[in-house]
Amino acid sequence: MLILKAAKAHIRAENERLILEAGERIFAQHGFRGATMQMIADQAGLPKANLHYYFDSKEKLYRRVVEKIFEIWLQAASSFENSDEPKEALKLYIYEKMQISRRHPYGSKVWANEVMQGAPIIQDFLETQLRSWTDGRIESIQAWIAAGKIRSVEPRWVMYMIWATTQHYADFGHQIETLNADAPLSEAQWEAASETVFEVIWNGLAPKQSL
Amino acid sequence: MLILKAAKAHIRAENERLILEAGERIFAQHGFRGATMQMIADQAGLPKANLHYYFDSKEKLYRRVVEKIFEIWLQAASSFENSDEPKEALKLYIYEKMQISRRHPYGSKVWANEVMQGAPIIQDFLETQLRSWTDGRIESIQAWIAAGKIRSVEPRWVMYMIWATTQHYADFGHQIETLNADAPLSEAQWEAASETVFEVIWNGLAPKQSL
DNA sequence: AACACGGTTGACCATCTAGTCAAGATTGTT
DNA sequence: AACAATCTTGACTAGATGGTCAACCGTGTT
Repeated sequence: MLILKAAKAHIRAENERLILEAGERIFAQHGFRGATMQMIADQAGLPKANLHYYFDSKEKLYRRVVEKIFEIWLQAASSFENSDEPKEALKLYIYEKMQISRRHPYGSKVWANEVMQGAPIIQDFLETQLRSWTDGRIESIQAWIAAGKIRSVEPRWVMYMIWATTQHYADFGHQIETLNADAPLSEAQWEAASETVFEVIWNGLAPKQSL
Repeated sequence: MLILKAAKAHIRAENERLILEAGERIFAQHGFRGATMQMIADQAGLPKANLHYYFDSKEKLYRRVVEKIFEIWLQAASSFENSDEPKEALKLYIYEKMQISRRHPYGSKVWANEVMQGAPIIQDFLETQLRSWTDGRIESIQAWIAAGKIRSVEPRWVMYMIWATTQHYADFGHQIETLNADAPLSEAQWEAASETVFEVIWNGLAPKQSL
């Protein structure tokens, strides 16, 4: 009966969630090759053979992890569109991305790893979704420039600055903690860092007279 | 005879250079675990057993690669000290770091990889050399603030912005190329990107009246 | 020419790991 | 209770990989 499949769907959903979560963490800490199915199984609290029951192969599990991360990445995009005023839009987007770095540090690292290695698994995503999303954002920035709301700059370099500065707090979190006397950033420090990133970029982009 | 050792020293020097260079490239493209000694041997054009003749183990080779990269990283530091004027000092440092991203993309990726995984191999470097170097730079920035030459900002967040934005061009080079119609950045684009990074950060930091 | 010493290398081994499988346990339905 | 579909899991296999080793090569010195 197909009813059975539906009846047990929650078991599948729960276990897939456990495995994806464990995979995100382990892939982030060890890279694709460095991570072993056994490590992920232990992290998830399941026997290794169970992982292969839910995901055909290590590579397919990895791909699912990366896809999930990419979705979160794109969701932050909406912040960009929630306002016509660049100051407000940039502030929302930067704070949103800082929040992602704080809440999903493992995901950000997996993404960074994948891209650094030439995106062997998700190159198609870069060429389709990321490219079209980026083109949209570039148009927004160009519109701001045309309207004299920000200085005349190449939008691409600005996008990269925002990605770089915000994701740095996830990807290089260990270095930042080491330089913070081995302590995680406090609530106040996260707030201050977000504020500084936004302030510097905004002041860097704002037209001279508007200061 | 010890004379022999000296006579053949150039062979050792040359082969170690070949292996370190190959290692940098392969470790960057595949991560520590993903890289195999066979890949590095092929890249260097030497038999695998030869690698073990010059470097005891994969881990020791890796450590040497990372140490070499850290030195280049620190060398860029001197740019920071070549001027008392923040505008000049920052410009030199940012351009220097962009140059490193362009000329040593593999090195930057190995470093990023190592830090993302919690610096298992070079944690001692972070806690000694990087920490003391950073403290020095923070003092410089604080002096500029005290002299009213830049706005009042937490120096750490500024350092991280510079590291993040410049290293992004190496670590995420593949993504940048994909978004550049799959073409490497041209000479002019590198110049424009460096200029934009500097301009935005400088305008972001400059005191209001100095604009 | 004989040598000594560093350098070179193919073959080998112990270990690790992704993936398989078949037997058994659970669970919802009738 | 009997069933069928799904889920669970220990034991196993094939292949990859870091590292070893013993025989061999090249070159400068005597």
